[in-house]
Amino acid sequence: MELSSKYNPAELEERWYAHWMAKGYFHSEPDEREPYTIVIPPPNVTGVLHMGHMLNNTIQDVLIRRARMKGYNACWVPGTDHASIATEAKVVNKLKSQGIEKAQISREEFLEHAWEWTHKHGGIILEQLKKLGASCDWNRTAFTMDESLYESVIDVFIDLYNKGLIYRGVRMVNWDPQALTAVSDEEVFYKEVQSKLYYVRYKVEGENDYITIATTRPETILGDTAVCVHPEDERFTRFHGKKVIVPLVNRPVPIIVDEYVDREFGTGALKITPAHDINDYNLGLKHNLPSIDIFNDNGTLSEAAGLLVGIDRFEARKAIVPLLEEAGLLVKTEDYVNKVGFSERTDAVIEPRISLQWFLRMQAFAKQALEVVENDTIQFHPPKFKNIYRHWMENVKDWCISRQLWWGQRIPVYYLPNGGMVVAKSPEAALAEAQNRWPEAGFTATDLRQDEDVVDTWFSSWLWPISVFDGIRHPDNPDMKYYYPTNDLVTAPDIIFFWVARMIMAGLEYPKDIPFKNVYFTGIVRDKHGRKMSKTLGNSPDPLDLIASYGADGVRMGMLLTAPAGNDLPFDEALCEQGRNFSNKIWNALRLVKGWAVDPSAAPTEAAKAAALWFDARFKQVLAQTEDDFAKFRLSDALMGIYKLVWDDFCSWYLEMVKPEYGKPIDPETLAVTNNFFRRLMQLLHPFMPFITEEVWSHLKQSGDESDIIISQLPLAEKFNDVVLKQFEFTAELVNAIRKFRAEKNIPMRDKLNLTLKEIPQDYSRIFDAVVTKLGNLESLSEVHEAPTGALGFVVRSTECFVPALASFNTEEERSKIQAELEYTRGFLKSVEAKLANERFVANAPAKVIETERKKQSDALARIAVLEKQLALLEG
RNA sequence: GGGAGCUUAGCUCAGCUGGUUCAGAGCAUCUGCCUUACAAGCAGAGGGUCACUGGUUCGAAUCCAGUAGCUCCCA
Repeated sequence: MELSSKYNPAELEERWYAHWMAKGYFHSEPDEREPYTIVIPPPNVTGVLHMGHMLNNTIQDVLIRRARMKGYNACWVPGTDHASIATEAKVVNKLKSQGIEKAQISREEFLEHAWEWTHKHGGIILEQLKKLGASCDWNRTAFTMDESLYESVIDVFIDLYNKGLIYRGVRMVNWDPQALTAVSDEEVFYKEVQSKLYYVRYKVEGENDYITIATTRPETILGDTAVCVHPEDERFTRFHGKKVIVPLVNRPVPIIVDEYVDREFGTGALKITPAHDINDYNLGLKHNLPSIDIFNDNGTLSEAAGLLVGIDRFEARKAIVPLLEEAGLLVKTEDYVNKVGFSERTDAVIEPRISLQWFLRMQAFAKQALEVVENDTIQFHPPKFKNIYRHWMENVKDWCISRQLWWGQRIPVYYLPNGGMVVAKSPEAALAEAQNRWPEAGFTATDLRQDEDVVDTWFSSWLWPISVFDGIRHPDNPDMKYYYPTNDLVTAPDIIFFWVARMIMAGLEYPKDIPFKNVYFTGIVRDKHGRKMSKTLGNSPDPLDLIASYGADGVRMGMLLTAPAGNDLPFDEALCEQGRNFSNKIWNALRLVKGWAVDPSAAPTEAAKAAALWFDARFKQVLAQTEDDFAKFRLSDALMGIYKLVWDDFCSWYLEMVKPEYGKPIDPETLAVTNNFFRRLMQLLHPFMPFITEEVWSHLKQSGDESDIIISQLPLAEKFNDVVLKQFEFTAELVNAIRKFRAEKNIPMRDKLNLTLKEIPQDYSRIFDAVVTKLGNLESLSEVHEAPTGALGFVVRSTECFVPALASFNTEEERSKIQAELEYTRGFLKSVEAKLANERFVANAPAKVIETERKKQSDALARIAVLEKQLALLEG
């Protein structure tokens, strides 16, 4: 078969993926083998693949493929989450574009639209993962809104409620007035904003005196319930215990004292609006102040404001200034830069707001979840994330789990006309319980009013490693018992708290066991300038375009080469190019090997025999190194090691050693050995580059061999011959020196050389003579004991190498080179001898270290002697 | 404001418990080569006071302290 000189991944990747699927290689069922399990961090069901997914899923695929090839029953569970805020926002926008307002339709109608949207866009991202080569068990694809997962969430809510861990409370929440929902602290990002500081004076009640405060939000004056000063601030001592009149609304409020106030900031006097600032809220609690919520849900001013009712908060800010001016209360305004919170989802300015929400107590969970990480029952890679995790766990706050949305698992709480509530799985169960608790009330189904809110998406994601195996509803089912706990979790560090930590909590609460043993934190993919890749910046390449240009293998390799765990990844297409080039290199090595004719009667050459001996040892050495890298989750290092093994050791050295002369056939034994090496290399590389390795494997198979590399068994690490490796080092140095000599003297490769060596080191084995002869293109290689006359020379370690003099030869150039080398070696010797002359060094350093210094000394002396002789020869 | 981490070649990063795997790798750069597997390549070469300043030590990229700059997390 004719193989193209360029590797073309596109068609072939498609074909192999279909083949693997048809063979069912990705599917797992419990059996007698040891399981190896990963659950995918579920992407947003209506999202599209971005570079972060590419990195994350490539790593998972590497781990799962490797496990499969190591004989584990490998199971990678894919799926998506319903991303309630993001999806609901998209559906709302879509409806809006059709002229439908969410407020106009019923919850049921809205959910129909949401499901329609989900079915239309859902799963696109999973299809994209297939292009990447992800070997997920697609039969197990899960979705957080699937019936079993939905029900698990409800069961857990009810259970935690019954355990007294879920409560309803009034809290300051981050209110998104656009999405009309509370969002978590983690979903708020702070930006510096150019704003103004308004200085407003408040009249002291019953006196002709004023206190001036400074605020960036004058509209919240309407909700003020106190003014606060520092107890030791002498400017305000005379006001202690008095009241001030809130401007415009003329409400008398107390002047309180608290050390919280920063005397240096503004005027030193602080207006307190407990309903609209978290710090004020805390002060309000401490000083028993009332809270006046002056905003409606949508950010307009409410009746409670008394003024500007129905006006948007930003309009109100503008409108209130002239009113203050008119009242003669605005002292001045200053430009000011402050940090303002924005909603990650809608980009609306977050309004801190008091609200009735559902909370989950975290204290007890956190204690346990911290412990299993502290004692390494769960290991973080890299371990530096333990610190971050600990800090969060030790300062954990209760989790606000309710969201004012429709798309998600609806909170199973039912309110009753008598002010009571019941928590139950269904309206029927709720009614039964209500009737049971208040038999005299005679409740009927129409008396029940279910809570309008849904739970936070993370409240379903935290169950993910359990619920995908239906382990909440049926803790003892065979899948759960077999696959749980999973092995490794691969995720980005920015969700360590709201996902990783909580999964650990859920695991310890329900199956009473950790959800995974290792957590591999990837870096964040950034662009060349270090910016996070984002749709709004438009700096993210389309992963599918990249795959089209470089092949999935090329892109996978490009991402992994530069992605040590936990390090951010400054993405550059050049990396994928490197991956593609590597594919091409492998492809051409295949072309070479496939192109050889075989002479059945031929025997291996000496060079080929030596090559096989060496490469076998070298392969095993790298194999062992790879094992070690994987044990430490050092995937980039493992890949780089294999890359060099394939490119440098196999292609540049081994194949050159065994390659027959042009047009000549190869002997059957060397071909078999080479094929075998090649196949083992492909196995080692397969987890990283699944497609090309499967393709190459198929070309190297004997006819009738039906095996596929994806399910082949990875070679086991075994002892390797390090003596041969050591011996070969000198061989390689010698070959390099010959090449350099040729380059410097302009001796073309095709001219054969007669080389003689003097003082061959002990760790050189003559079995490699044939290799040196072949790669150096020598006519002869011999050993002498006296330097020949009229020869050119060079030095490798302490071995002198001679080649009969040629016409073109520059004595002067040669002399200065040797001179420079000599000076360097003398300087080196001096530093070594200085060390050895130091009594304290000799007295304190371990014997082994002194030994190596002595060795350095004698090596240097020998080398100096050789160089001096060379110089003398040139002179002579 | 509180906490964590980082600073090694032009770029991205390795360098575990201080000493021949201690100054490394890949990419990029430069110089020769269209040598029939591969120019998406081959063969060579150059390139770093290991952020700065002190300290500990016979010996520091490595340990300690301080300084500067950067990043992230929490408020």
